[in-house]
Amino acid sequence: MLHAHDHAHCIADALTRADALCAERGARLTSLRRRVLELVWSGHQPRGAYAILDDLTQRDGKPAAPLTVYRALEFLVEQGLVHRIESLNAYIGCAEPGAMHAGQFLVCEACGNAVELDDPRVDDAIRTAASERGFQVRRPTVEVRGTCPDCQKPDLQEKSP
Amino acid sequence: MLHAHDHAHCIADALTRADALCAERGARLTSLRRRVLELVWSGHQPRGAYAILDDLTQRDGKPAAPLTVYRALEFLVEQGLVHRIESLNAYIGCAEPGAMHAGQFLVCEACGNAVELDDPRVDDAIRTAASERGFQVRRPTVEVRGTCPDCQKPDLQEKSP
DNA sequence: CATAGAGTGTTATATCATAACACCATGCTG
DNA sequence: CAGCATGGTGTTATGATATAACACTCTATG
Ligand SMILES: [Zn+2]
Ligand SMILES: [Zn+2]
Ligand SMILES: [Zn+2]
Ligand SMILES: [Zn+2]
Repeated sequence: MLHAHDHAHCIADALTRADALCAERGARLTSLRRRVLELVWSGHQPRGAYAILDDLTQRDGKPAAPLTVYRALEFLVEQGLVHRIESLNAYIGCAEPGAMHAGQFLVCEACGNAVELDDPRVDDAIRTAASERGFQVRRPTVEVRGTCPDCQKPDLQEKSP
Repeated sequence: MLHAHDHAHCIADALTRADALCAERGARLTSLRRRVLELVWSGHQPRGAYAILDDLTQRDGKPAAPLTVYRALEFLVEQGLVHRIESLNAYIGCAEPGAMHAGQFLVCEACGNAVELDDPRVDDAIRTAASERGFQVRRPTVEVRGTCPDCQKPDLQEKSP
């Protein structure tokens, strides 16, 4: 249930885990990177780099350049804290950092929300099919467009976080 | 085996099937659209819209605008003759048009070739996992980065069609 | 403190994609 | 055949996404 929930908790939780993971790894989660992570988490809809840029410029007072955001995102993706949704050119916070993975996503075309799937059966099927063809897998990308449960009810399709 | 094969045959075959399918459907495969399809098929590497644009401008004598190419590609994708590789912003000819499908791809990071997978087990796994979560699938995207069999041998990694 | 390495700022530029509008080809109607 | 409707194409401009090159700053460490 993504529609109507305590999203402040999602954000706080993500930041806490990020702090812990980076400390553990000796990776430097600087204030800029942490702020970008927080902005990526501003909803469960994948967020474009330039949207985050606007957030930095407008919500904070700091005018920023695209590279600032892209470099922070690069770090966050490397650390597995954020995934890039290729089919949307956008970024979303990882639901389960810690274990590195490429991420599988269900993207709702009605509300724009994307939920992380990470189903081992999907991953297995891909790896099996690939290895049968002698293909060595490095990073599987799975992005499924469709309609989420909430948006299948003709009622409320609010674009909520 | 994509390295070293009679690619002219691949192209001719693709064009023949496209002619047949479009005739059957009453879709208008104009000379421009047919030419773009041929250029997409110039190799088994996904080809960017602007690369095709350059082909049109240089190999043919006709200076063209981006929209010309994008509109042709849009038609070809709608007809299922071409797939878009989201993670590369590029386009590739469909190996099995006729049956409409979203396409699953194994993309080699060494030679750039992309081969179409279309494995029913992968599709089933995705649909099962999605439906367990009440998610209605419209278009699954699977793009696997890795290394193809030919490029795993330290020998010839020529970027062949 | 000195220094090295990582992070950031700044400017410019590359790459990918679409909007708006006019013109032309094709095929159908009357 | 003339007139018209539809869809395809050309042209120009602009928007959206991403990176290169280089200088400066911070932070950890000895
Ligand atoms: Zn939330
Ligand atoms: Zn939805
Ligand atoms: Zn071929
Ligand atoms: Zn290869």
